[in-house]
Amino acid sequence: MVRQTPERKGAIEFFDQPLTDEGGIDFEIIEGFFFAYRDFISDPDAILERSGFGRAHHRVVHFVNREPGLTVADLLDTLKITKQSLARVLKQLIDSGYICQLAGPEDRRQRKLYPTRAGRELALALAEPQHQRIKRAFDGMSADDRRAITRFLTGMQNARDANRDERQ
Amino acid sequence: MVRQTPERKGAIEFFDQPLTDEGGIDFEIIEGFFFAYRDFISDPDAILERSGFGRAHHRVVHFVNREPGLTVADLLDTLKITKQSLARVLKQLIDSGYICQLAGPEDRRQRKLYPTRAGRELALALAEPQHQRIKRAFDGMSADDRRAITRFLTGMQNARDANRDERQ
DNA sequence: AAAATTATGTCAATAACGCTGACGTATTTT
DNA sequence: AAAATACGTCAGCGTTATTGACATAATTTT
Repeated sequence: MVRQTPERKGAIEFFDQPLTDEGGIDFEIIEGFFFAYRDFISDPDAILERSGFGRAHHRVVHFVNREPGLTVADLLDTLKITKQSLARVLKQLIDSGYICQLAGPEDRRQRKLYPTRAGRELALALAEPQHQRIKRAFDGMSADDRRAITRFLTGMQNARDANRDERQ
Repeated sequence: MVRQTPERKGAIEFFDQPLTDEGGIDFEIIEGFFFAYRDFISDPDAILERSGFGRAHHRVVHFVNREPGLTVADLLDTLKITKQSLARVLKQLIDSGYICQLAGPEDRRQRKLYPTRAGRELALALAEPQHQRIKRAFDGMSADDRRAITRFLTGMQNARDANRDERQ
């Protein structure tokens, strides 16, 4: 570990040397991840803005399309937000005709969520620029490289709940 | 492209089939990126909460440590936020003694930003769990795989401004 | 030297998105 | 019949971002 003596100017002690690899920390990856995610999310943001929606709507539309028939509880579990946070966003999507609710056939307390045609089209439109970006990033990469990236993205996540697909 | 006939129930038209790879879109990567980033950011979030700070403070502390002496304008450019958004966060960090400002030696209108000792320590503490997470994700990967990931993260970003390091 | 531009700071209003707590209602389980 | 569950909703709050407008100091241009 390199010891960096801080500068002094009057009474203030400060550091003028860049933090690079203190303790073997890979700041390049940390920053790369930040910038990559920010830019990744900016494309759909621009589309959403035109509909008066935000990121929260994006996530809901996405997961309802990915798993039609999921319940409100499922969605809360996936997004890790509170019921009240979801409520407003979900209501807007239902009122705007992107998502519809149906009472669960077995348990009628449940509200099963499905995309309408508009909802499916929106999900596709939002995914399209992200797909292009991924394609560009993958360009010229081997199958091994691509597998490594999938593995990396999985490895960066918290251990997913084992009983995620155990519900009914 | 597989055509999926939507279901009908009364007057409502909806889709009950999962959106999988419509148009070759890789939803696995899209979701993987979402979950990975969310979990990646959650570790420092927990630390920040104890100091009464948020993600905005994290970003500022990080970049000031990475490039001591950057100006307010540089920071705005890096973070892509507005001056007003930065102002409050920066003020809190200065008032709390994590960052100090010095007038630019050549251009005295500039406020050059430096981390104090506390600021450097905070940046390291915040990076530590992220470092551990990256290490875990990299575990058992070849040097080639790791390079692919760096390349991927770079490829996912918008083209950076060519004259980013041209300013004195 | 005067005027224009630049770097920064600040005030005020607004919005998106998350939170907590509390309560109501329909439905299912015990 | 009572308890638990799934969901909806009301009310209030905090953080982070936004825009617009204006002020100040320092530098550059004319």
